[in-house]
Amino acid sequence: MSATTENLTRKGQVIRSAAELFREKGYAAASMRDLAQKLGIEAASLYSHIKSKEEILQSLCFDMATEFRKSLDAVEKQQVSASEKLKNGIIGHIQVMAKDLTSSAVFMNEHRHLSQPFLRDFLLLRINYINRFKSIIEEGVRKGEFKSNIDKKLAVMTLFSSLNWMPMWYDPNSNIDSISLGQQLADMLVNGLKKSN
Amino acid sequence: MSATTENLTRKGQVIRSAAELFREKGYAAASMRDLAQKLGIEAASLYSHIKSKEEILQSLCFDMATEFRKSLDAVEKQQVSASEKLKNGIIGHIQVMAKDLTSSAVFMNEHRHLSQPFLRDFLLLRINYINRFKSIIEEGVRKGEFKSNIDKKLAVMTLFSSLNWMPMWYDPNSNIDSISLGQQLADMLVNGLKKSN
DNA sequence: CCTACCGATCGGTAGG
DNA sequence: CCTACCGATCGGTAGG
Repeated sequence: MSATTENLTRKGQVIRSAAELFREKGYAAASMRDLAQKLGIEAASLYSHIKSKEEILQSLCFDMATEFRKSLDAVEKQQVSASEKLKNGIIGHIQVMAKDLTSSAVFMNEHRHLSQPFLRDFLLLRINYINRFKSIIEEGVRKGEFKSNIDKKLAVMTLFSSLNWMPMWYDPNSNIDSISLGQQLADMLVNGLKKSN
Repeated sequence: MSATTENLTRKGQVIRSAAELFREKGYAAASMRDLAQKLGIEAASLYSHIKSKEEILQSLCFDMATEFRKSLDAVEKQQVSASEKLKNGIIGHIQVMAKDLTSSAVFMNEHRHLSQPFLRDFLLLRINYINRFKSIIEEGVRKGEFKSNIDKKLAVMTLFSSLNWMPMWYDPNSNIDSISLGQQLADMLVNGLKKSN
């Protein structure tokens, strides 16, 4: 029930509507006039709430990035095996996405329309996040939990591919909730890495 | 060595340059003037080779779809176990993408800009392709090759997520060629499905 | 939040 | 493949 438009500031409502529009049509194809119409106002009126079209994209992308980072922070503090850490990292990632599938889709598909220096900053955050997952995988290999002959880059990219497409097909009204989705996904991916004996 | 612009018709060169541009900037943000500049001609001159901007997108998307279909056709004819079939399907899919990473990226990220009825047709082709993979997974479950408690939709969507993001991170100049990439990916995904004993 | 408007750029056509 | 051009639409501003 998080995606209602009530109990948001007007600016928050503008950003939420924009997220839906960016997801639907893509950032470049979504016009400020489309957005205004969705909100029942004139296009020019949008600019009393936001500075520019791109400012909206910036807040969507960087807010999601912050959520992902916080989720991984918590997982890294856990005193558990590498495979447990990886599983929990996956579950956390899925949960963050499930909390806001619309923003997640924008985060994933539209970030490339950020201008510099925002694009550079965004990509740095992303590579840092991926590298933290890669470290968990490396830890698992060192400790003998994961196969030693896996290509770590391939493994981590496959992992993120699976995670990041979830907003494209997951139906929040389906009978599988986001936690067990995360668990099943983690199970499927981790068991593909784990030694089979 | 496939992505050279030589030994193509002029129309083919236009489409290839457009693919690169669409990949880089996204379909909506790529202008016909950008494309003309890339080719060293005036924007208006493009229209002696192509009917419209969207016609280019259509040929890119549907040509890739045909390649994927043909690859799967060949795999389905094989008299092998379901897990072998799945592996070979994955390897084939990766090979088709590796043959043209640029068009693959456009196929994946830009197809939504197709107008009707092309968009509908495209999505039907895609769902059909996915369902054929799902049938292979179901066959594997029936025959006891795969775990019986897997969520088949989740499994097939995770599979395609992993495959479809490959053009975003795979470096064709890296020391891993597309065939062994496909094999490793297949191994990683299938072993996540297979019974462990 | 509105009216009125701007300069830039868009996909595409006419006619060579 | 070019010059010349069109109507539509874009993000955004001025001034209330």
